[in-house]
Amino acid sequence: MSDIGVSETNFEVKSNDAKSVDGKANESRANETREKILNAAERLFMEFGYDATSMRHITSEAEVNLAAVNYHFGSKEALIQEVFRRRLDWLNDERLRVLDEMEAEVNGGPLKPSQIVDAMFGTLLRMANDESVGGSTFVRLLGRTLTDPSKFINTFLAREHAYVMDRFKNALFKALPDVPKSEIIWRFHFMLGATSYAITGADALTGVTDWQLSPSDKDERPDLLLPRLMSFLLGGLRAPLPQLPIFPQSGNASQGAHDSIY
Amino acid sequence: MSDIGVSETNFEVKSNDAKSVDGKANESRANETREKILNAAERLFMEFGYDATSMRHITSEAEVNLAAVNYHFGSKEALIQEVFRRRLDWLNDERLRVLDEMEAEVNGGPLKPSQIVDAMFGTLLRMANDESVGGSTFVRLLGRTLTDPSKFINTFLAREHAYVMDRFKNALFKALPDVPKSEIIWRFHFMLGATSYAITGADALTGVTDWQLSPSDKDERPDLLLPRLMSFLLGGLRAPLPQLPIFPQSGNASQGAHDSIY
DNA sequence: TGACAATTCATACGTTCGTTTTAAACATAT
DNA sequence: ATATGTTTAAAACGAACGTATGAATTGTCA
Repeated sequence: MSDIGVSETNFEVKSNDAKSVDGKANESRANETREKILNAAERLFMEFGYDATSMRHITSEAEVNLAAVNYHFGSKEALIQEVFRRRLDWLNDERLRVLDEMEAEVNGGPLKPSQIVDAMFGTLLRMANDESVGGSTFVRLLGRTLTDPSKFINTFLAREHAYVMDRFKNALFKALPDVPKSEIIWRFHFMLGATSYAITGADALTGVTDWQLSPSDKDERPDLLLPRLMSFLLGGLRAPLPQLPIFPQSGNASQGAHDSIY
Repeated sequence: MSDIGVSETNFEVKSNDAKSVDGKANESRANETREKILNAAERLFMEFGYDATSMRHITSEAEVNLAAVNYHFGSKEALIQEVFRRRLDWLNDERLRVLDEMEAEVNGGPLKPSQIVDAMFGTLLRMANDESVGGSTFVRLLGRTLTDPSKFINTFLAREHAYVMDRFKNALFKALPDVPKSEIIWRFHFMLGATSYAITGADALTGVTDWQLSPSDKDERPDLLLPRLMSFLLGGLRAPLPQLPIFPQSGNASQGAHDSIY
């Protein structure tokens, strides 16, 4: 609306690190408020989604002032990024730690597919049992967000996952040298979907399948979910390769010779 | 806010079937507007999600007046329900038609798991290739919406799917008599997740796995997706049963003797 | 052709949203 | 004590939202 694009505001300067300019005054009180906001936002985003959760709802749940979010995080958009960042850093570090440990044991040789799948998805499900790093609340939020249509959330999650995904894909390439890489990537996607749906679907899609499970199966037992999911994922990953239709304009990679795993 | 719960508005009377009160005046023009709105809403909901898509965005895309949505559908909530209903009716009818046909052929005997999986998920993917019933737009929208946090969407989808899910679950029970029902239901969930993620993830989560597929694999070829997905789903469905930890308060079904499928 | 209902149109209503502002209290370190 | 950073309170901002209204327009049938 105004004259030129270069505005005169000194925005965004104070919000990100307002407390570290001089010393560490009031650090504990500030971090306490920050965490109350993050925890409330995490829980509400999980239950209602990003758009449907208002700032007033968050600050009311966290029992802090409405202006506190913009003071500590700068914007609602920056808040949700921080909600994910503090948990994803732990999760992906843990995934890489487990993978590194496994790879060190085999001295450059290939890992077993079951090891890789467990490091990737088992770590995620075990995180859901560890309340000190967010517990099931964050894991369910993450599973839901993987299919979120919002642009800025997608690009943020993609950036956060990039390195981890690359490492695990390459581990699978080495573990299954006879399987075409494109097939592995597809099955990696399928595994991601089955897992994220298993986590969130347990409450969201209860109605779709009506469950009709025995009560003992229904309650929150992620320790029962993990072995079930692992069997399914490994069965899918090691399934016989599909018979793909002949490719008309195949001028690219030698797509013809897809050797069966079995 | 006002006196008593019984309001004085004569709401909701005209919107649903305004054109059938007297005769069939302007029927073609009205249906044309209705379909323009439904198509625009379907596309925008797919791309941006329900909350992030405004009425003004929809009516602008459909090139109709802003008030047309409330005139023809009554509310935004009723609009999205109609968006799903017109496609889901076709999809689930088709699923049941295929299943009925298969069951008629085996005369009360069990179906092969691959037949059931194909009737359920193959029908969905084949729908994505049929532009006359929504094509890939609706299928991707549906995949995304299965994990939507919104309450009224969940209950609506659950109601729309209830009968179909029940039929397919029972078909799987009969096809795999030695597998505990709870295990089948879990794996049905896993298959749902892998499928819906495979459909929507192809564009949403491109960044997460970086793909790095050959360009020939990347373009829109759901006919290539189907055999890949079917192999994965069947591999997961028929995987060896997991070794579940001993159940402390096991007073329910004989959970111990889980015979392997193989 | 004129009456009439169905549809379209421009416009406005009331609400809620994220964000900003101002002022005053509060805590902590130098 | 002073300076610095944090929190609260209350209020308001402009923008965008879903929805409602009444007049204009359109198509159909008496």
